[in-house]
Amino acid sequence: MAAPARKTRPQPRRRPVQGRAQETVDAILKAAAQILAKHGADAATTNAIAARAGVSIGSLYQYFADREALITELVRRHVEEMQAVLARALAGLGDRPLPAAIEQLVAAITAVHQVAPRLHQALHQSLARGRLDAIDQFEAQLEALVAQALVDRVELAIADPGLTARLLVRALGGLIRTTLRREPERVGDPALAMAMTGMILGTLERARR
Amino acid sequence: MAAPARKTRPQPRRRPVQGRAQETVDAILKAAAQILAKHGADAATTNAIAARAGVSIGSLYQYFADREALITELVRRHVEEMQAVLARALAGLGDRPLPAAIEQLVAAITAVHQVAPRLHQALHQSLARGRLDAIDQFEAQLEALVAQALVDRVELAIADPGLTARLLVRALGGLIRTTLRREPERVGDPALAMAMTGMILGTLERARR
Amino acid sequence: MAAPARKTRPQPRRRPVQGRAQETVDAILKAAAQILAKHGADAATTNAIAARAGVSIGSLYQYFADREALITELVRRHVEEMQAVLARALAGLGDRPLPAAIEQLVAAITAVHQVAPRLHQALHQSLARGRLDAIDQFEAQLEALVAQALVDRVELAIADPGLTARLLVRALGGLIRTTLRREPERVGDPALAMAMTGMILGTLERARR
Amino acid sequence: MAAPARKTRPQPRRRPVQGRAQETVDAILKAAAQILAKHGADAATTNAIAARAGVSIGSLYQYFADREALITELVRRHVEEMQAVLARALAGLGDRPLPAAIEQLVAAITAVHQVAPRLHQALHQSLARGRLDAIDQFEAQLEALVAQALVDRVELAIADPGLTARLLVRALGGLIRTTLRREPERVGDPALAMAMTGMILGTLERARR
DNA sequence: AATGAATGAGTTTTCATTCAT
DNA sequence: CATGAATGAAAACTCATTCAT
Repeated sequence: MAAPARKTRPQPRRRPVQGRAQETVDAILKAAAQILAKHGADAATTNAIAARAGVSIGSLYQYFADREALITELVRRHVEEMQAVLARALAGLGDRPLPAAIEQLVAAITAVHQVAPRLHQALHQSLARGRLDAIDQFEAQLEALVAQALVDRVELAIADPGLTARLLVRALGGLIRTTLRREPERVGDPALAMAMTGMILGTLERARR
Repeated sequence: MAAPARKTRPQPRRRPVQGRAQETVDAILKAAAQILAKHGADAATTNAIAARAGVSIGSLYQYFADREALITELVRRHVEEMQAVLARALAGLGDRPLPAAIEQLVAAITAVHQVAPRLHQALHQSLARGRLDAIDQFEAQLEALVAQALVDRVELAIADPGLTARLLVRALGGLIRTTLRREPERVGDPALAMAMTGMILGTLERARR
Repeated sequence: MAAPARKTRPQPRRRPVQGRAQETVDAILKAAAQILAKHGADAATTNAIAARAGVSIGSLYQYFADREALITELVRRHVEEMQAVLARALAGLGDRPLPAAIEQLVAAITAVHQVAPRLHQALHQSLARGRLDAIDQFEAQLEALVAQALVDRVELAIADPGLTARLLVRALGGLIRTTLRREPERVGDPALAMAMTGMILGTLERARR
Repeated sequence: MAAPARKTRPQPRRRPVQGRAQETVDAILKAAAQILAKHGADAATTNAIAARAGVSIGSLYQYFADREALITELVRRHVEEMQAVLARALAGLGDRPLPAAIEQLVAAITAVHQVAPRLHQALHQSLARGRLDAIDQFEAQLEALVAQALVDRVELAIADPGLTARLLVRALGGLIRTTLRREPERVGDPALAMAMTGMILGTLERARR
């Protein structure tokens, strides 16, 4: 109780404030993601987010300039996670025989869209046109990646790898998104995966130069 | 200008009572569509809609119980228009040789998604989950229609016409939507249409029983 | 079709328009009374009244300067009716022996409050302070009437007939209004009437000079 | 005043967090009561209440879910106050000789109705049928209380204490309310109080079994 | 830094009233 | 005169954001 040198912070315990701040930021973003996924964009008010995160509304604004910034960061992390999943799911793709590689590709695209489907949906809804940038950029990367893979597989003799890659990525992405919305239980269905594989193979055949 | 002239009704005021009202309703819906398409869902406040329609806010509520009802009617008309476009674009599909039929299908799906792409996008965004019903039902109809066409073409010998139809419709739809969002100028591109045709042909080949 | 002297109203056909106008006014007031009684003051919008009366809102404003005027007229008629009921119910009061006269008074006050209890209630609620004038004036008349009756019955030897009349009229009125609100089914109860008679008799005894 | 002073909390800020909020709530309710009493129910809009309370409309909604909740709380406090006044005014009633007890009862009922007569009136007006519950319940309690007092005074030999109590409470209540509305200055008049006492005594005599 | 009370512009919606036909 | 479409002021309520403590 002598209270000598109160709180002098002798040694800055490894990111003492840093650590707490990080926790707070994480809690806020997690709360935002949960509300968005569970109750939709309209329910994700800043006050609701702060409440669910267990912090005061003031603290929320300590870490995010405004609501917009919060959502942007949420998107950023979501994309980051999708990228991580993608990287893992595509590892070793180039080394596999074609049929196996395509199966892997289908699995990868499916996996990417399942990272947080409800949240993904809500973000699409909540994001005004022009703010989908981050997600769109991710898809563009994916398209480039697939295009490169097509180029690398010389034996495929794809006439226009860029076009074909766009075609495939967008078609499969839209297919999965629509299915997630209308028949979410079907997304894992092996029959669907097989059909997708067939679609890719058929498309590649028709895309030869 | 003496008394006798009275009662002659020089020009029979067209739709004297209903007319004005109908014009007002149309103006409101048109304004709503424009704002949604141009500025997004958040900008489509009832006040903004009334202002752009050139009517008072009171008039808006004379014809629509609430904002929700207005959007619902907008969706209804949009779907109606898509259906009309689709019917026209698919006329005579069954009588054509396969390649021509597929070209027509691609053109039809493209046309449907181009009815009012910005509005379509905005409606998707504006509609809370579960209220996309009308649009989803339309897509379901389209899937059923394509499935039937696959059955009718006995020579195609499609193993699972339902699955294949879903696959094709959702994939093409997603492809077009994504392209509309990211590269709207490409949607009419013949190269894209050809690639889509190839995708369909390849997919059908791989879907034989 | 000659249109000579348009609308000179040659002989003012016995209130030709008058008659129809009167019907319209009656319909409007009846509609207002019904809505007020059945759905309360908030539901009695001018548009709702016009609709229920089967006339256009424009016509309503043809006959009433504003909503206020309509309600005022409604109150006037209501009071008029209460006065008619009262006059009938009090006929011959002075000629009866005291006990019978008091029973008649009780019956009269009860009858007056039952003219249109729901409407009465709604009017009380709907009328801002200061606009209860008409009803208050009616009660004042009733008090004066009872005071005179007390004076006429010399044998009662009431010390302050004015005070006693006020006391009785207000007490009985309040009693009936409260009972109407809380136990409407009891208002006709003979036991209650007897108790009220007892109250009056006891009060008169105690009010002797 | 150097740094060490920190944490000494010179004056323990009274109710540091709750305090401000409580003051705001009180100010809002006080403003509502004033407007209701002075200008009537229609004038008591949420905006007007907030303005008079000197707080923003947002603050009002921070503490009350909606206008309804605010009015409900106002009624609750008003009834609470009436109950407190009543309890004080009736203390020791049972121990007094009859005449004194009746004088006390008259005084008590008068006092209760004078707690905030204008507000009381306005609340009656503002509350839609069926929402007077709280006030009606209070009156019912009062009736029960008086009925019990009549039972306790065996010498009175009241035939139907319940009926007589209802009769008295409602009659006196109505009398006072009407007088408050039409001749507010008379409510304290000793002559009126004496007349009321006479009315009670007379009524009790006539109510013997 | 954290807190949460306070803010107020902006949104939806209602309803008395007007006025062109 | 009747009609009903149109008006717009005003009410209830929300929510992103600020700021004193």
